[in-house]
Amino acid sequence: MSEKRNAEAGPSDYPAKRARVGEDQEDIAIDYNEDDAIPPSPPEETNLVPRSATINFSALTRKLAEARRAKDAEAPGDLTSLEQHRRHQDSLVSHIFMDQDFSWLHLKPDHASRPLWISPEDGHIILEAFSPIAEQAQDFLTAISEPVSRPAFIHEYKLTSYSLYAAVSVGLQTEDIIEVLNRLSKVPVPESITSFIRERTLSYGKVKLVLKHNKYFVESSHPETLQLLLKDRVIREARLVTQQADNSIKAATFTTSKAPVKGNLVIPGTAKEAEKKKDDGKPTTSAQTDADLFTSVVGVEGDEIEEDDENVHAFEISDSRIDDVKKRCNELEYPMLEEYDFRNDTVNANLEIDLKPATIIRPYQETSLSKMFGNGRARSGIIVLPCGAGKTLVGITAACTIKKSCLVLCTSSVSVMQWKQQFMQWSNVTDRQIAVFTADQKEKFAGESGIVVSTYSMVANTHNRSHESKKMMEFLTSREWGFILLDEVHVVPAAMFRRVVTTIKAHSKLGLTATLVREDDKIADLNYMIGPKLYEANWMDLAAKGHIANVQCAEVWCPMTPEFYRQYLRIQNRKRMLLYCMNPNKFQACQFLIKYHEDRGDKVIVFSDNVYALEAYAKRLGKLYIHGGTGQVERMRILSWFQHSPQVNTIFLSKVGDTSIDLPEATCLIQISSHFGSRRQEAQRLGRILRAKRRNDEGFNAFFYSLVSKDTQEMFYSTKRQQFLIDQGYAFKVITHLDGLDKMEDLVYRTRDEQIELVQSVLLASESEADLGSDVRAGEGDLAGTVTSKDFGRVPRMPGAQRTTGSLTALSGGAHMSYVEQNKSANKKLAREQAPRHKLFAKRDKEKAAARKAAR
DNA sequence: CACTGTGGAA
DNA sequence: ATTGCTCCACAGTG
Repeated sequence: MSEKRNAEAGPSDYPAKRARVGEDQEDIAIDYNEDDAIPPSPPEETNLVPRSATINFSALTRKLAEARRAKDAEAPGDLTSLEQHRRHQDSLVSHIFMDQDFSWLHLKPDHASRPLWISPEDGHIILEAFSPIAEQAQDFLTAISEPVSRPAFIHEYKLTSYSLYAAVSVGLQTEDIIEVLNRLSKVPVPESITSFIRERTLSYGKVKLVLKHNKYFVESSHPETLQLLLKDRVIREARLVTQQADNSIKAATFTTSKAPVKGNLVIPGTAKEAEKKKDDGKPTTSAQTDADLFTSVVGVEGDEIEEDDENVHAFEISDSRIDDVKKRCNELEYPMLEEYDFRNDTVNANLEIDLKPATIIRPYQETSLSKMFGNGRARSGIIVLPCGAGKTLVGITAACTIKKSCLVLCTSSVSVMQWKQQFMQWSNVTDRQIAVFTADQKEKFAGESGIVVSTYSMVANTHNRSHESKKMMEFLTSREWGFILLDEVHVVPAAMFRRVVTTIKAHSKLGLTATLVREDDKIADLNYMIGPKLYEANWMDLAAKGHIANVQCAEVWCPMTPEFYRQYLRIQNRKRMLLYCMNPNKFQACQFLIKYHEDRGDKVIVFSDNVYALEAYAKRLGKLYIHGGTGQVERMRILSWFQHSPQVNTIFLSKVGDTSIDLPEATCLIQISSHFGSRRQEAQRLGRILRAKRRNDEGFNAFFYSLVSKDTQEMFYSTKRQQFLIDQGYAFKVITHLDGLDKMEDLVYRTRDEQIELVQSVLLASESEADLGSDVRAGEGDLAGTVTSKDFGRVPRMPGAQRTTGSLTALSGGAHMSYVEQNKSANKKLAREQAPRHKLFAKRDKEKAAARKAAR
């Protein structure tokens, strides 16, 4: 028997399996029973959690199943015939699921009313989003786990180390998590999961880094934890031993104090505040506020999130060693939460700002903030809200709650201005209190405290500073900041971020982002550098409640015209992009959609990553466009036209529009080229139109089109990019034919001649490359002396297969018809070998390398 | 204002 | 599965 199995597992795996399905079922069943009933676990550990958390779910599961089997085997005779039959049935199907067979988990009798199911293997949680209590369950799940995918009916979440870290840091307790999970789950929470939760939460959230009276303290309510940490050399050395009056400096004594409670801290702009104003004497109780989320889920009573009577213990550490200690604590699996006890900070001057009385924040904004200020201190962390959902207001409210000096960092100078403007709009901050620090404006606020708005690069750049900037930086680094607000944290790369965090002394940090996904895994770094994710909103929920626009997503498939496709197949990888961007059919589709939506009264934005395509489209269709090269003044003018003038209903944007150009007017978005499968970018762009609230209340939809050339690489990228949105619950429609397109008047590139002309100009452009932006490379080509790029472009009239590759091959003497590029690595090798051949090249490279070296 | 350098994205 | 290549935007300078 085992031999048979082995044979099946051989190289010709697939046919063997097929044969098995065709086999007599009875046979399979026996086969299966005699074999190990529990299928072997996957060979490697599944990539469930980062390496620090290698708990073996499968092993635990197997153990449990074995125990169950042993129990079953004890008294086989006792089974009813029905039971036997059922078992038999089970064994018949179980091979289909292989190691995904969880039929042995015992369903609770009332499972139908419980909305979720937990996989014992990998900590995935499946939620029935149609359940009546799904909404509460969702609140809970977002607190303790990572949303994986949230389409309409079934949501998937995942328990990870980070998510539990985040859960603990917003104040949830281990047993409560398990308890609530158990209540919501259709099956008893598997042993593997509870032990995972216990193990993770044991160390997480127990240690806090608190800045009190301008001194850094490592704080914990568990003295033994502190003892444990002090066993570590790095931490011990960082400790500051304060001289007691009686000189008794026994290391074992910690400073002990009452744990803080939320007390009457009120986040401005909330309903609570209104209440408080009404009857001013009565402080709102903390339990009430904090329990909101939790008790609403399950009605757990007395799960005091704060341990009011408990004392906390702390020891002081040197502020110069903060980084080391933080790093060390992470390595020791005791990541420090950062909290700022701002109400007891008497050293830093208060900043008298508040939200304007008329400003009322939305429920979900309040929720996110309540996680931040849950225990009366300011927790550091990240809040994830879709663009347009009022991230800025959340940040401003947080700043108004802390009421200390505040540094706001964003990605570009445009958003700097927007932040300032928003601050002025929502809060009563005066012009003197808020300053901007950008390349062209370097202000300082007047007085003891204030707000500075700047960009990451201004703060992070260490060298090459102008005198003014240096002085400004000194100003920034010399003082302590109560609060640092990090806009769009996901775009900040780890290295740059580290620089910011180390140069600026801030007591608490809040990261705001719309999309906590990146194609790489640098996002994990943020987790530790800023803090855990405090809150993540569900896009669909917000859309349903009308906070953000309801978006119709569609992918428009445009077939390639024969000429373009021929060239597409002929040309090598990179230049293909231009071809499928400039596909006449896409052009027409774009024109059609613009026309259609303009007629409906929509404001349309067209995105293109490719600057060449952007220009070509915009010029041909007679629209305004903005790209990196567009001057600031011009930009503002176009944007304001777009926003206010009824004549300008469509603009074209390059990547600059991806982040932080605020266009609340836009209601329709069309994407023509989108190279690479960046989920983040897609989401960000969708976010542009999410804030389209103009006609939100009448079931208004915003539109998002992605134009894709059929049968090209774009299809692949497009699919990849959409993944994020699909996970957020958006449904993508595929449109293969636009009704009425043919009948459209003055359709561009209607005739074949025009199309051929287009293909030629595209080829010309892609060959000459000058239009693509990089003049350096054109120069290089000329330097080489063999073929100039201009020469290349001048013979575009034949669509044949004369040239196979670009200038590099030609440069190396490989421009023969016989040379057909077979694979990229060969090409690369060729390039490596041939490129340095030329003296000028070598010299140039050397210079470059030297310069680079010198810079470091 | 044009150019350079840097940094980032994928 | 991974790196590599290339493009783009912004800051700063003369």
